Amino acid sequence: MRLSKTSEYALRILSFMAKEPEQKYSAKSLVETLKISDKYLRRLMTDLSKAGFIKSTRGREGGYSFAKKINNIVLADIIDSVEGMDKYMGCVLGFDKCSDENPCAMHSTWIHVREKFTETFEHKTLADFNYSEIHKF
Amino acid sequence: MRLSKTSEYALRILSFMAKEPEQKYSAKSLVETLKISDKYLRRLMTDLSKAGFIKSTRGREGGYSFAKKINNIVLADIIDSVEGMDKYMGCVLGFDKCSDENPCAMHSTWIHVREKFTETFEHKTLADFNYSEIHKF
DNA sequence: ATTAAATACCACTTGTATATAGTATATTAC
DNA sequence: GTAATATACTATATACAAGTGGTATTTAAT
Repeated sequence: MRLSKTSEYALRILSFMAKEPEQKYSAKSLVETLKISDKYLRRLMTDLSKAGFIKSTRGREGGYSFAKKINNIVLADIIDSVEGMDKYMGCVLGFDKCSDENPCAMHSTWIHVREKFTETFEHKTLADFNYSEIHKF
Repeated sequence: MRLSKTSEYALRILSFMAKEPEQKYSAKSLVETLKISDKYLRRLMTDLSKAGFIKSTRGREGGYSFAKKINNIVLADIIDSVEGMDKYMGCVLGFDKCSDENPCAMHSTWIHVREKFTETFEHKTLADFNYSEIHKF
């Protein structure tokens, strides 16, 4: 029940931006606010841009803003864009060929847990959250 | 939705042993069957012994066997013994101080997913699985 | 007692995700 | 043109999980 730092960061960035979805954010300001290292954040921003969630404006007064409506940005797609959801879809015992047809001992138990996760992440969009709270580090 | 290799291995070992819970298993045989590296498995066996799930018999004809009934061995306790369940209990956005009282934007969504996991792992024991299937690597 | 089979322990190496540094270049406001 | 902001690329450093090596110790068959 843990995402990688990479996915954590991607969600942290976009959920922060979603609080004021029309605004433009410089990489610098995001780095300072979200406590993510500069270069790493910039790399993620490139991934998120390529995936079409945000667009970048170069030059003075440049920055990042959403390229599409936040109610069309699904969490699973965010994770896919930075590292891939399949990373989180494996067998709980680590078996290569574990499936409904060829299950490991814990398969039927595990898929319920995993499905709760995938279902949530495939249905929730950035518009489904409560951004009134202040994030504290 | 992924456990570390360490937890994966611990569950893989004990679920394999649970298929024939009265038997004694040598480290060697477990290594060969379960495709876990020798030294790593032995280290995990030590952890699992210290936690009281299994007992070891040294010397010729030695090996490992369960130290308690498998219906008293809870999955969450297994993970605790090798690395700690708290590793899987963090905030989805990686915030240090995220709680019901001081939640991040995704908190209320995430705890449902996380609770499905913890509930399952805190209630299921090694006796709750179907060991008829053959594990394939 | 000897020997073989096993576990236990300490230190070290490897691998991978994460993080940083540096350089070059493009774009835009002023 | 200058400054501020962005992308792109390459190389390297760090941290931690995973895996290995070597030796000590325990036990039981013989």
